[in-house]
Amino acid sequence: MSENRTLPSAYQPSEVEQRRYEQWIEAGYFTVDPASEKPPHTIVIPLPNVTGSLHMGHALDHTIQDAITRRRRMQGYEALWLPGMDHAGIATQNVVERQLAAEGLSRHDLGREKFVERVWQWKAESGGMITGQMRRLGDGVDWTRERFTMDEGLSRAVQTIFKRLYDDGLIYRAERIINWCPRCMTALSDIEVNHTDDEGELVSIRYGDGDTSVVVATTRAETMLGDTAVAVHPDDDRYRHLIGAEVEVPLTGRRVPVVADEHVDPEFGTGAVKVTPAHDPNDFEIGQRHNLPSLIIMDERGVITAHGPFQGLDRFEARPAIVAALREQGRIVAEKRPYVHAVGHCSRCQTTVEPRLSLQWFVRTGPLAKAAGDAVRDGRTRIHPPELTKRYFAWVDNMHDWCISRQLWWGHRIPVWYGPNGEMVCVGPGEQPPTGEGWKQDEDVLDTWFSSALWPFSTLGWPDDTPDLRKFYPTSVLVTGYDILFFWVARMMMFGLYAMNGVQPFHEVALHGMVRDEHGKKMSKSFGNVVDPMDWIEKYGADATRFTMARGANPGQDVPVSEEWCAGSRNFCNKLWNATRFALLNGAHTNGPLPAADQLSTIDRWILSRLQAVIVEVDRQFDEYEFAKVCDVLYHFAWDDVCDWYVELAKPVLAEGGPAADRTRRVLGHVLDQLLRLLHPIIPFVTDELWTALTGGESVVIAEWPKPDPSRRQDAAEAEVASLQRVVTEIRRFRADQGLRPTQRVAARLAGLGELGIADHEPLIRSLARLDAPADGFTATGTLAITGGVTVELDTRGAIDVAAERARLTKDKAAAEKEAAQCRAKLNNQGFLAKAPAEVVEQTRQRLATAEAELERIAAALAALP
RNA sequence: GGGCGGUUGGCGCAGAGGGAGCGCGCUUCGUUCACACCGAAGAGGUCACUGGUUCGAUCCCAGUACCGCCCACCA
Repeated sequence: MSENRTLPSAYQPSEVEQRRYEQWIEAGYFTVDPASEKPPHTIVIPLPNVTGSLHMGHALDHTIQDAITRRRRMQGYEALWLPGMDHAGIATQNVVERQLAAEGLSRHDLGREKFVERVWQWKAESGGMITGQMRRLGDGVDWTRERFTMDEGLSRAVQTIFKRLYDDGLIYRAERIINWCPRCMTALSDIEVNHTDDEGELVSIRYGDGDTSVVVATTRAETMLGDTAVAVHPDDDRYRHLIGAEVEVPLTGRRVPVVADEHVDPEFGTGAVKVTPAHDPNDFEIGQRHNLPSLIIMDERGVITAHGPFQGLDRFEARPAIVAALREQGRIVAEKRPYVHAVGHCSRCQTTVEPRLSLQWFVRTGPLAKAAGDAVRDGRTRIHPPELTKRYFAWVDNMHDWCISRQLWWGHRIPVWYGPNGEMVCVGPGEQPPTGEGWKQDEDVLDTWFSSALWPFSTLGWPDDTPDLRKFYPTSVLVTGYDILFFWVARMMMFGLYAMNGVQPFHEVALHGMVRDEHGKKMSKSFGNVVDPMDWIEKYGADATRFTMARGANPGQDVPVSEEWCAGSRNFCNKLWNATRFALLNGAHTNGPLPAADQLSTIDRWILSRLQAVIVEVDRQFDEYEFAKVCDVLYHFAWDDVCDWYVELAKPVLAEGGPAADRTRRVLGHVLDQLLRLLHPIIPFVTDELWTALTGGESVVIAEWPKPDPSRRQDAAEAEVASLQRVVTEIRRFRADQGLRPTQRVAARLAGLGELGIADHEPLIRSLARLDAPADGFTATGTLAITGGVTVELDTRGAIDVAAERARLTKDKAAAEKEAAQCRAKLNNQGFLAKAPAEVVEQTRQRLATAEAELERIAAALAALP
């Protein structure tokens, strides 16, 4: 039953949102039941950092996931959207270390245990910001299943998979060149390093003397302290005689061999390269191939440790100092010159990364990455939009081994114990670590992405065989930005396939773009164009914010947003509000069955037919993750078809009352009911408020998703209303050109409506175009001929602008002539007639006919002008 | 150095081998009994450039220019 409440004349989001959200949670709409008979639909949230707060990117990401999940729920799925947060190793440790620094302490003052305690304490106090923000956005997540990557269950999952990978030989410990951040003092994986084109200086240095001298070029002179060879290309005639000889490295005086290696590019620099195996990844490999020693000359802070005058200098101080010393010795043979090259920076703190030889843990990615690639190759997981699959393959097919150990305290500690005699034991969950003198656990923790990679199944209870895991794995779709395809998606694929014995973690991956400002610029603090979604929610409402996001979300494309557009979305919500308000004031309802088509007016059949088309289209676009199109279709249906036309056409019927009005009230109720359901996934708050008011139902959250009903398709009614719209628009246009005010009533005589089959609608046309019946003294002073044989004679005495009307007709004439000429040219073209499809030819004929009719009409209208 | 994407009205973006669309902005008119967070009407584009395929290209192909993104161990 309809509550028939009176609504205020403008939508006030703040009043509605909090109340609705609490209601939803209290009712448990978002809590799933693994025992349900319904088919599952699962999305796991791209876990935000516990240190973070929601930004525009989250608003987009969450809007999409919530929309998908809400629609599935309405469609009858057991729809789970699982929330949680990431412990964010380095980021969180940095935050707490900064706090400590403010107290004049370092983490070492506390010690490991106390420090980790302190981080947990920080998490308890400030880690919950995102949770509150998600509620504001309206995220329909199952809070009862919220997870944290450091909680007990997930830690067990981490330990389990580590042990399994270790036992399978897919995790190993080795001394390798890794990316080292001298500020964070930890190893980084390849993807935690950002490369930028930095300006360096290339200096040429002479090694050796006389016959056995060779000039090498380098941008990193300081590493020469660790040189253990010079390399040249084996086929380079300039240096062939030197291969096997020894040259003396300046400053250190070390005598090092000249080795031949394919890696050296004879075209670059001098064609000879100094080799520093401990501080350069290429050199390391050369060193491996030629059995060269690796000399570590820097400590973990980037300070020179090699004996001599440079000891104790920072790497960036050492460089000019060493160049100066070399110059003094006459070793610099060419002046240094500027040289732009890619330099790695820590993605956390932007410090220049130092390649460093050290003992770390690695995941052997080969077989895992192969499986991750195959799952996409054979279609078990589909990536949307498909263009991005190439990037995915490029990544998984060329993956290096993944360095997973981090020299931090906050994170999952590596479950490996070392014995007094060099023993190494990997301890699985539930197993007792070895005890006794000299046994020690590895000091390092795992890369934060290691636990993130387990997210789609660790959150569902893995490694246990839980009801949740059985019901909700594999997940249905993973929604995230394309920027995180490598960081996260590829790794979840690797670990998911591995842990779940070849079952892929998600059926589909839907990638969206980055949120940008209204000029397509990246949002960044330095540009000052960052917008906080909470500000928009405050000002325009969560629905408006969500609609703005969804409306810009084309698959894989960046999403430009601006406050103006958000205001537009707010206007749209208000439009819906007022349309429903109008409906309620006029007794629209959803009680009883919808009248059969043959009992309904053309207008009613038309809007139901349009609704039908909209349902089909919305479903299609939803399934393709085309959220911008979903919004577009619904926006125009709601605003143009329902508000601007249907409501206006219905007004006279409602005013008249009687059975016709009763039927229209039912139809209007139905159309709004369905429209609100279709919009609910995107704008949940306002639709729930309106839908419950309109239908008296419990909540649109649990309402059924509209189903297509082809029997409501009425082409004839659509054509009829299209004609009616055309006639009304033409008359309004004529009136405007005549200088008549929109509301001014004018007497008019209409003729020829029958030819368009809309004679019945004359009263409606008169009402929409504000035309009175001709009365005594009627004088036709303006005549409008409309294509299709309709003529309208108006009594516009006192308000005619002949010049404007002539100008308009002249312009129309030019357009019609151009159109006609185009069509004629085509129809005179033999090739066109022979090869074009029949329907295109026919279409062209009709266009020509229409254009000719239009020309006739214009000629007549021009002649009729005074 | 590789790979990918873009170039459509003032701005931001859709689009399909055969009639150039949307939002915002802009112009004119409007205090009608849902809404001025509104209504009506309108102006505005040789769809980057060059060549090719085709009866027909803004849409397909090749090349050019400019912009953007991703990947990358050439000192």
